Amino acid sequence: MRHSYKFPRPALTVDCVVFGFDDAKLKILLIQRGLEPFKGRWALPGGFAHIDESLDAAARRELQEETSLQDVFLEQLYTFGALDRDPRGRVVSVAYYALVDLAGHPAIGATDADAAAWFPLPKLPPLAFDHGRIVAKAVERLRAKVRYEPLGFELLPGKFALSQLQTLYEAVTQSSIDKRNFRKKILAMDVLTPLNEFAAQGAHRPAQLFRFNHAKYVALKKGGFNFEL
Amino acid sequence: MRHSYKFPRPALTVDCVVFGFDDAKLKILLIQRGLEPFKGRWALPGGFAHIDESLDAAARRELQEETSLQDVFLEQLYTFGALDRDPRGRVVSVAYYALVDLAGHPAIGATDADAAAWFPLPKLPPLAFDHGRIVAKAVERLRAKVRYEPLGFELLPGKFALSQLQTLYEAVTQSSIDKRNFRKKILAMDVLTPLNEFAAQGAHRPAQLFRFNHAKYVALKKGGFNFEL
DNA sequence: TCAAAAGTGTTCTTGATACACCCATGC
DNA sequence: GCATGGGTGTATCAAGAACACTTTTGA
Repeated sequence: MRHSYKFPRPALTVDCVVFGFDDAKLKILLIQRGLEPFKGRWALPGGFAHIDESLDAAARRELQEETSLQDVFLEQLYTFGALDRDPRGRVVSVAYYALVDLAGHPAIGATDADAAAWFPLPKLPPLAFDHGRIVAKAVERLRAKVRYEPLGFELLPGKFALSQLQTLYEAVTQSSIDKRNFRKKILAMDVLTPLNEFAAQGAHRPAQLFRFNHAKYVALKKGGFNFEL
Repeated sequence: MRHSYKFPRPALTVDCVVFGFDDAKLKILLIQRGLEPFKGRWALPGGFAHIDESLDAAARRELQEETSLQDVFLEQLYTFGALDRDPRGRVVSVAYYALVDLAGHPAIGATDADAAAWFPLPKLPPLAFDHGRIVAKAVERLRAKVRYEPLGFELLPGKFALSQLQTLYEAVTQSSIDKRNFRKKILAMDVLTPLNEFAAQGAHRPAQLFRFNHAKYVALKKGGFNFEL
């Protein structure tokens, strides 16, 4: 440790890629910047980490402050430290990604003047800083991880139909899945609790609703089971 | 962005978990600290990030300075930002993990007074700071990633026998693999180039040597192929 | 000639894939 | 009664798992 603790330090920020799912589309929550640099541009919610809070706490605080989101799935993604990523000087950003039930948070207003809006993934506006890179990394992570961890449920309401789940997986992994095989596989895992409730939302047979049984998943996992789709 | 760029900042360090493989054992390279705090304790190579270098560059520089390692596989692991992880104050550490051919770097002396040594994974000494946590995370990542990315070859010499590769996989994933099935599968992937060289190292039949064909792997991957063991 | 690791195929089992029709509802 | 999405079973195919003996070398 040859370099002093007192040398000039990079600034530290946290940024959050918030994923939501709606209408067969994967979406991302962006806020419009009210200040320079990149004033008026869309950007990831985030900001400077305080010296007296952990990184996770900083991410949750910024999410709460800028998007009113609370108690969501949040996981560290990657830390971006290129020299020129912020025109104000040296700023290192610890990026997080969050998964939220978009139906439960339809139009989220920020507490300050900045606008917030959901954008479908393929149609993102130009982003501030290196946030485009961060989003790309988050999408890559989500695509990979959704296959072997039960993350998808975080993007759905607590009660959901199997077809919703399937549509979600098809959207995230950009594939199309056979309906019968999908249902067979997910039900065989035995982590979904069937409910005696049905969602009637159109001129067709109502779909049975299910709930993800988190406790059972944890128990199965302890016994060597691996979620995989 | 409501919090000033001028607020007190956490210090930023990088730490490296260096993996090596030798003698059927997975090992980690540690250095013994010459300074307080934790003077005399074993720790991960690392140190403060300079303001004028990227995080990756900082990790490579520290690795070079403290262990003389250069041109090794290096990838960002996770960023550790708990409030109390460093007794000197608020220090956030961006952790990396490196994979090196241990046979090519047997006894690595640090450039300064600190000692450096390889420790087999299950027998690590008590570590400074939260480095135990960092190692645990690195091991978890390596175990998972070695199954679907060709990382294992980074831990072996350029020319290796199939039995070495198998032993490596058995050590990393803590499983035992059937010899015939292993060879069938890895050879079927068609990413190993058989050499007309043989390693005679004992009173038994010499093993044919192979080389990992990185270019071919990249090409296959582009065509949708996925490495998996 | 013995010990020690290298090398080699086949069978069986399991999981993945492909595929088509009836059901319940609202309009 | 028709349009819409919900719900169901079987046959085929491919990949993974299990398994034992011969070969080459040095001591």
